[in-house]
Amino acid sequence: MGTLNLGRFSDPPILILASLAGSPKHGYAIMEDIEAFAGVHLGPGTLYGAIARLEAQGLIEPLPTEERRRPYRLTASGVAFLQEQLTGLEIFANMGLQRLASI
Amino acid sequence: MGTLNLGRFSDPPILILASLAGSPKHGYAIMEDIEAFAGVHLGPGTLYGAIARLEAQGLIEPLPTEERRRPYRLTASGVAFLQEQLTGLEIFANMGLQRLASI
DNA sequence: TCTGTATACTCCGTTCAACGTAATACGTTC
DNA sequence: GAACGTATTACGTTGAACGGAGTATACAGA
Repeated sequence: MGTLNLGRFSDPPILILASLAGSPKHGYAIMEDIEAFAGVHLGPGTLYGAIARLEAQGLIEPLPTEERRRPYRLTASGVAFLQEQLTGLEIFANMGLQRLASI
Repeated sequence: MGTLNLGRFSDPPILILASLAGSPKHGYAIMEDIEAFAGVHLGPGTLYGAIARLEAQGLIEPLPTEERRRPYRLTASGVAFLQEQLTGLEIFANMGLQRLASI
């Protein structure tokens, strides 16, 4: 399948933020979304640990719990942070590919 | 000033590989190059530790030592690996930015 | 009704990359 | 000859990542 195979660069926090950029989601839905769009499986320890740290950093915030689900959404600073990271990442990737092309 | 601020996504191995994609370099030159193009400072422990692991994985290989310098260059599989990583990264960054744009 | 499966999360322990500090050593410069 | 830049080695600490195990609910099928 068209998995991205991000390897060690599959920074769980960024993957989670990118997932929430699509729409607010609870943990399990985040896990499935990341698996679908990046081909990366995060175990529960990795996932919920990273979610807790992102919340502590104020990058995401919880929405009212529905049934057993605890949904999260990006905060304003989460949006800003993600934007910054992704922009830097894109520049870096382009520069790296350009360097590779000149080999 | 135009530092990329890659944060935790500044995966040292990828930064090193991207640096070597420009040209073969020894450790200290890699450190300076990464600082220049990504605004990320790698301490000696991080840098030489990552270099050793990349060599063990066959992604980079040493060139003859000149004076005190131990230069490295990408192997064929290092080039392939970096290409793959950067391509995935670019796709991921673009998708994330697209999601962000729709907020 | 009992079993299995999907959902959703918590808790725990382990591991290893990342990171920094210190140290070493050589050459040059002031 | 002290200070500085170059270049690397060695060492200890920390915390994110990771997975396994466990808890609990809901729901479908036999």
